[in-house]
Amino acid sequence: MELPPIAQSFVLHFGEMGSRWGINRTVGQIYALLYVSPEPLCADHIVEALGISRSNVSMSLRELQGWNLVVLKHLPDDRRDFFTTPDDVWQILRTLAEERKKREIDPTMTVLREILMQHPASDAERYAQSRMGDMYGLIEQLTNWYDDVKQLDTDRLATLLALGAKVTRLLETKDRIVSFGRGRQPRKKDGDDE
Amino acid sequence: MELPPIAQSFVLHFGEMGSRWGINRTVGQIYALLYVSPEPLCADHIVEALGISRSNVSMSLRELQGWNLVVLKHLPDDRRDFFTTPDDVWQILRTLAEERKKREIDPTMTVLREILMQHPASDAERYAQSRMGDMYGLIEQLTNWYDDVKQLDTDRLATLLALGAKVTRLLETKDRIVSFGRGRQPRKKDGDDE
DNA sequence: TTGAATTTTCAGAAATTACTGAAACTTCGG
DNA sequence: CCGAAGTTTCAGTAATTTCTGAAAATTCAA
Repeated sequence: MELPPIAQSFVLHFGEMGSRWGINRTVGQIYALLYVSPEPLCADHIVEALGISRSNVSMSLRELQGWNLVVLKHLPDDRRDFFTTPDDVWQILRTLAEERKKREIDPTMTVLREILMQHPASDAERYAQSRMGDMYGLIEQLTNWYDDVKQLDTDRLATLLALGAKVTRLLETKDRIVSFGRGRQPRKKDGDDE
Repeated sequence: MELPPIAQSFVLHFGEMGSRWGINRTVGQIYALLYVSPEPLCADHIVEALGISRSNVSMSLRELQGWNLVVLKHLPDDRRDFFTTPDDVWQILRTLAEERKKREIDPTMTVLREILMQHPASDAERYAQSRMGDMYGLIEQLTNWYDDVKQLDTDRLATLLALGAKVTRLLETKDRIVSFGRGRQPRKKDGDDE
């Protein structure tokens, strides 16, 4: 692997992390390499930079394309395919979230829905169903939030993040304002958080 | 595998999903089984239910304990270890988030910090560093939000989720209220979201 | 149409990861 | 201290995943 040392440590780290969740080492390395490269790279360039076979690069790029994590570019008078990642890290985050939801959440929700439709044949099954119902409800709340928030433009999303938990304080303020004139609500004591 | 059909499909699904992110099939299955079981189970019970070897169960339970996803119980006059999952799905979510952050985010941030301290020796390195800086900044914003929000009790967290994107509308309302008397801010037109 | 440049496919080899059975270890009552 | 009940470890094997080289397919200029 012939790479500037700074890029190299990044690429190697991403290879390792890659294998810590679903994606394999090579895919992680290629993604990292594209991410830190100022120009789009062609497959042979990746082969040289990472010291892996041409066919492996081809398959890994195809996988990255399947995740929409990589952009295909063409240069004039050059038949080769060149690849980059999007410039905007927020856009990358959105893609990642969307694809992971599609692969990891949606299928689970489908399975849970199917099971929850069935008639339990015993107490054990009734209990199992109620547990699955809990899980279903939780994931539903999370994905509803996600579906709502993902539509925000980046500035507003950043604002929302910056606000964090303060939102609830804001909410409680609003409650006080709204309830003004209807009698004061008992104010919760501090320290009743978990 | 001798299991009520409802539990069985759940367990098998979790096995498959498990291998879609880092954790292996057996670990996923054991977790799912514990999750839907009304009572704590001992290792031999798991062996029978899933048809896997005793040693595999032992290693997989150890892995789940490493993730804090499983609770060890003891019954009076019984030397065996019994295992369950916590009852509260929100608690499970918190644990999962915490552990994944520890394993997937923190090490990456450490690597990024180290690389960003170095002096770039070329334009390519300068560019690579700026990209890593972008990534660092993004993850920092996300984890700051997470650190803030994870301290909320479950009710408030649920409220915050339910509110979703409406938070920003609330914020803009607050801006108008706060700026009252300081001259009206130009109101953004609808449809300027991405 | 040919053939050079490039990409893709795929069967098998290599590497990694998961699983097992047997043995070692731990704990505890008698 | 012994032995019964239970758990963990680990070396070897099985299963799975990843990677490769060779061949096939595609694309395009001449």
